[in-house]
Amino acid sequence: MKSSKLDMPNCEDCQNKGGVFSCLSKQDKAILGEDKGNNFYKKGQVIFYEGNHPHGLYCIFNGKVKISKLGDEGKEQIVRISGNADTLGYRSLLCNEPYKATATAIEDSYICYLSKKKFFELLESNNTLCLNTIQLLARELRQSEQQLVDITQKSVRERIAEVLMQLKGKFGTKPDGITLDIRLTRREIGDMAGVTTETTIRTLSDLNKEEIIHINGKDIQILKPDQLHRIANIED
Amino acid sequence: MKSSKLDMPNCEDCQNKGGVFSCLSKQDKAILGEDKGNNFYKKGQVIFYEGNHPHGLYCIFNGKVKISKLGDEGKEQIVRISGNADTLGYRSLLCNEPYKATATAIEDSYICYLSKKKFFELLESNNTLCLNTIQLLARELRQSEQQLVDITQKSVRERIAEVLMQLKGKFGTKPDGITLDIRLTRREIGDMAGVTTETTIRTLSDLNKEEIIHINGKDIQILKPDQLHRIANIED
DNA sequence: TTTACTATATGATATAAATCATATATACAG
DNA sequence: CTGTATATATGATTTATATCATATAGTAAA
Repeated sequence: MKSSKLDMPNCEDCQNKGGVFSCLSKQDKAILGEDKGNNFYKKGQVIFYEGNHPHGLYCIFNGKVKISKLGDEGKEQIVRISGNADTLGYRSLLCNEPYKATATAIEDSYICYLSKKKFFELLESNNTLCLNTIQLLARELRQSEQQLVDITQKSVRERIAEVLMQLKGKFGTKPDGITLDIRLTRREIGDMAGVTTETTIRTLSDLNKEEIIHINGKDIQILKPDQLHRIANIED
Repeated sequence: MKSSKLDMPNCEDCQNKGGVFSCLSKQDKAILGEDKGNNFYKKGQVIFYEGNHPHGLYCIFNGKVKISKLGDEGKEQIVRISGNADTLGYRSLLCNEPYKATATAIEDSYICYLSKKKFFELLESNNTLCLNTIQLLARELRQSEQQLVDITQKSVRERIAEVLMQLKGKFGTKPDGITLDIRLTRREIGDMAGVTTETTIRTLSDLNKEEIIHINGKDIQILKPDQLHRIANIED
């Protein structure tokens, strides 16, 4: 399975708001995109593997990608799910270290590939980008540390509820306003919460019976967000 | 209990290697330290609380500090232990958000306080410092994400072993080469590994009986680092 | 010193969640 | 379309670790 080239989207017109690069001027975006590539990744396809050396930066044009780490027993922990405008692999790139996690497309995705050279040139010359990157990292670090506390101190039910709320926050809902705009397997939801597949299925099934959510195959509707929020025990 | 002023150490002569500021020139260090303060914190004293607003940056001149978050049941999770040359609270400062964790001195410490203004001025003008900060954040994020995988997938025994190896790596040993150069309570070790105090005591006691470590009150000697490393199951 | 508090220690019991087992439904490659 | 693999579902059992209980040893304060 090889990723195939596509009509190149222009960084200058990139619709993606909120990414690190949103602060760049049209000119800088043009520089950044000079020798970039854009590839199509089919659902399930791996973008990079844990252990690989990074040679550039990925930026999701359209799609969704899970970032996961493999434990020694082969169990997967999903560290984060990235969507439109999110960048992948910049931590390893910045540290000049091999990737410490694997990136896999969880739906058909178009992902741009920016040259390491251009990115560093821009980072060195553009202080706003630099400060933006710092803020992005600081925010992600905060989130990761919070997740650590959650996972050690919350019950499975709380964690699953929290994952659902996070997914709603990040990817929103379909036009109906209640169906999550992301389809994950039960295993993937469990891998996010650090829970086995069976327990995840049971927990979701419970929430379904309690009519807090409604499950229709891989589509999950959040019927009572307030109650789910309360179960998740989210403070901030 | 109030922290008391002290003879001001000079940033220019600061012995601390390896911190973010190690890249700065003598001149820049002078600028950074212009209106800084230096305070003494007694063991147990809190430097800042979760929820407080940051107005500057802390830099440990000498001592050790634990960074912890309080779960809703009052259980503490130690996110990190910082030592000489480490900076505290820059994540919140950079994001312009309240502190998301509490910093407490775990031994008598001298800690410098740098003005937010100077730090940002320098960050905006000095690109090396900027890139250094990015690298620091990227490395910490990596570590935090690894810790997340560890804590969900490793057994208590593995986690405790890992904490001991981490402490050895970060703080080293006393001149004898085996006694950890940091004294923590069993509770604190447990709070690092996400384990109850009782289970931590039992686990350390087991390792002691197996003669992998030797416990003498709060002093822990690593007798068989290789074996401990193997138990910790550390990959990278 | 005596008192009080906190940390360490260890046993007994409870329990949340993992594991094992098996069945059915769904998705997908040929 | 059809067979095969994968995902969902649910029950039974096990187990690691938390919780509860109580005792002793340090440590700090009066």
